[in-house]
Amino acid sequence: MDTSKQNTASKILDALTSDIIQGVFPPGEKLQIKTLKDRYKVGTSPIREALSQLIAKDLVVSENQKGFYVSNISIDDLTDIYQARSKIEGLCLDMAIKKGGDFWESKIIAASHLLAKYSKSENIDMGEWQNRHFSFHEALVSGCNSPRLFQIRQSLYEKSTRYRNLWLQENVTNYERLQANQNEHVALMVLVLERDSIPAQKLIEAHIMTPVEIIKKNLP
Amino acid sequence: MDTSKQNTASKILDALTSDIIQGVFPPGEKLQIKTLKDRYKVGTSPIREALSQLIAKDLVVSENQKGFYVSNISIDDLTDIYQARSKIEGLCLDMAIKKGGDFWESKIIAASHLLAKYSKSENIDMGEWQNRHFSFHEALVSGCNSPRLFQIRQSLYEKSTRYRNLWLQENVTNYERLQANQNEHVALMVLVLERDSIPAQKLIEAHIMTPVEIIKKNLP
DNA sequence: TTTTTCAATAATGTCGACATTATTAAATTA
DNA sequence: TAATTTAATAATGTCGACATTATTGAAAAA
Repeated sequence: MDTSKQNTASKILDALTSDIIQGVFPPGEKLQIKTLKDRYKVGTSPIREALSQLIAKDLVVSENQKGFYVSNISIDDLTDIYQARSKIEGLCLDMAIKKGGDFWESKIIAASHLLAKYSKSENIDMGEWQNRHFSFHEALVSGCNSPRLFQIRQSLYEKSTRYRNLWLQENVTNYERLQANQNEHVALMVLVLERDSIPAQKLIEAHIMTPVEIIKKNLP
Repeated sequence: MDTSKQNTASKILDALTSDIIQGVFPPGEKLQIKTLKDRYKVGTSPIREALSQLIAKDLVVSENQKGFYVSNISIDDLTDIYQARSKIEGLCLDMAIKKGGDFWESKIIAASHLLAKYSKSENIDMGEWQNRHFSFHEALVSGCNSPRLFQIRQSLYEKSTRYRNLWLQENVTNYERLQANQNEHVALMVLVLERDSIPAQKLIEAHIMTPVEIIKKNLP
């Protein structure tokens, strides 16, 4: 993306979103206008516009005359987000299995190969692994062909990232877990390619819920 | 809600949302900052903040240095929104059936009574009928107990309202259609109270998709 | 006449100043 | 000392001015 064509408010929105998701501004932290102006070297308007959009995205809350705060996190919210994500992902997958064509199948196989190869390699860079992991799951549901559901999926994923990152900073996934995870991915692909809708849906839902218990234990 | 505690931007957001949904600003229309300032008698900042939030809600689109426009509508978008809505509603209903308790059941029965009584009355005010209709459907899914899914449901409903209103302005629902509709509501309630999850889900999905074909014919 | 260039106009986007409201700290009272 | 009031300080929220960019329309060239 060419950021030079964006206006200031859009750039601030991207920067702030990233900073919140990455934990630069932790949950509950006050987002003081003056601080943000200094940090990003811009005026009041773009800051407030970006914050407005973050409110609509639930990453920021505000009360009149009392300023802006990073949305709080909680075990309830974590559970709710992941539950919603797993159901939506199941929905998308079901639709994809019913609508997907040859091209969709080939995308899954390609993405699966990239993920499997990297998961077996020696020095695994977490960033790169997450890219391939993300691409594989995206390929699975890419046949669903519903912009709105995809957008909902995307938005829930963004929200869950904040929880994931909070413990990823302290926990490096261990080898056994990675292999178990990888086995699920293969099983998932087989079910999907066989168009075995209901078991595939069940599996993806369980797959997405797996990290919840681990994250719960590591929440502040 | 006490609007006096809202700041200007929030008030403008509510007003603009309503004006867009009600068709005061039709799809595709340019939203000129100066025009909006004059209309709502406020300065630049609150207008832009409200527009920012509407962008996040997909009711407004913008391009850098080219201003703001009301989001366009299309048959594809209509179909997509209603399809997503029906799936989400099915999801919520399924969860409600699994989790809902006595209080939930009683809410459904109460709401159903209010809707049935009014549907049989002589002079039906569409606004009041829609209130009761809305409440009935809300009661059905109110047991699902997932804030995020509920919010998604709400947001999709808001988006579909624009399509609904576009043809409601010209089409008054006729008596036969209303009775057929009402039969579905009763059937739905029975299935739900018997906790017959799968048929209930199927029925609610079909029920929500019903208006799509009618709206399609009446789209500009 | 059609196309291109260029100036005039109008709109957007950003900023800093100012008014309003909340918060903090000091001073007064019980 | 503790509680309450009051003054000070600091932050938010709004506005209009200004710089930047797009659009329009007239003039010149093909």
